[in-house]
Amino acid sequence: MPELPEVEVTRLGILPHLEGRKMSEVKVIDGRLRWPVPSNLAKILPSQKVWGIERRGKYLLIEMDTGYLLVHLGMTGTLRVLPSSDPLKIHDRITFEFGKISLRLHDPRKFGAVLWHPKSKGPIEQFPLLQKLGVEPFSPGFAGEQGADVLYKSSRNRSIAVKQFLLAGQAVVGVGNIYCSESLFEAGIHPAKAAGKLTRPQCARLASAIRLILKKAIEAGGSSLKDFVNSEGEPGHFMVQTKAYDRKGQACKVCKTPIKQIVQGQRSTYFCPQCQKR
DNA sequence: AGCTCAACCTGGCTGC
DNA sequence: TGCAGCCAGGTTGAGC
Repeated sequence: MPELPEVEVTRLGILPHLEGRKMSEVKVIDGRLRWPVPSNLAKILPSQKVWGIERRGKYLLIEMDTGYLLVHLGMTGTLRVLPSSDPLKIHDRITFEFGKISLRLHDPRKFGAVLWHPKSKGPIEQFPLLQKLGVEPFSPGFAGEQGADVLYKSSRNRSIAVKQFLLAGQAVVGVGNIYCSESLFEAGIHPAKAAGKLTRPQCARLASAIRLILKKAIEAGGSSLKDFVNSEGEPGHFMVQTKAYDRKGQACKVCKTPIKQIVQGQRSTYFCPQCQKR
């Protein structure tokens, strides 16, 4: 799925098409996503205007008149703006109509989510799923030494492997499986190292690596891995640049040692046993 | 509180 | 060609 860069590329791609536009209709084709799509959406959304689109972690927050539409792309979701005359495709799960254009969620595996938070229930930050999220990697709170602080302080006394610590998103959000391997490679840190054993300089290198890797991925237009397409339907180009992810057995681009693959928490991790130390 | 793991669902690829 | 088995970008919630 879309990790943070793909979600951000999607946000940037759809925002100019939707900002200020009034929704005319909602069609739920298959609402059995990670959680059921709220059944009242089709009733309450029409005639409401899009005021803006923000991102928190991997959630897109679409501000409407009376609330926020939360969209998560799960593993295989894509959001695209299309002419409303375009026929629906297999695995299109929900389509939001804005007159002549549509915003469509396409999600084969149905791990995505579309939820609703009415403004009457308070600010969007209070939505339960957003509560436990760590800091944004591009916020001032993760810039420079602050980022090192966040990683260092939140990892003290944690026995969990740093790979899984990052993936959990409770310290910093948006680092998914691909960019987690890439960030640890960039920082020269072994993925199995206990998070609590990270030194302060390692935390500084890791924070800086995360910012760099995510920034480069956004600039490259998001990953093209498997079925990601951006809002215009064009594949991104980040995948060709990975230094560790999906390179099992191939020569490390720095030292030529074969890249190793291990499984941590049911997910594949790729690393260079020579460049990445505990 | 922290850790591990099953579960959600579908499609694509590998190997027999 | 057919089919079983495995793997895939995320995240929650149950059980220790």
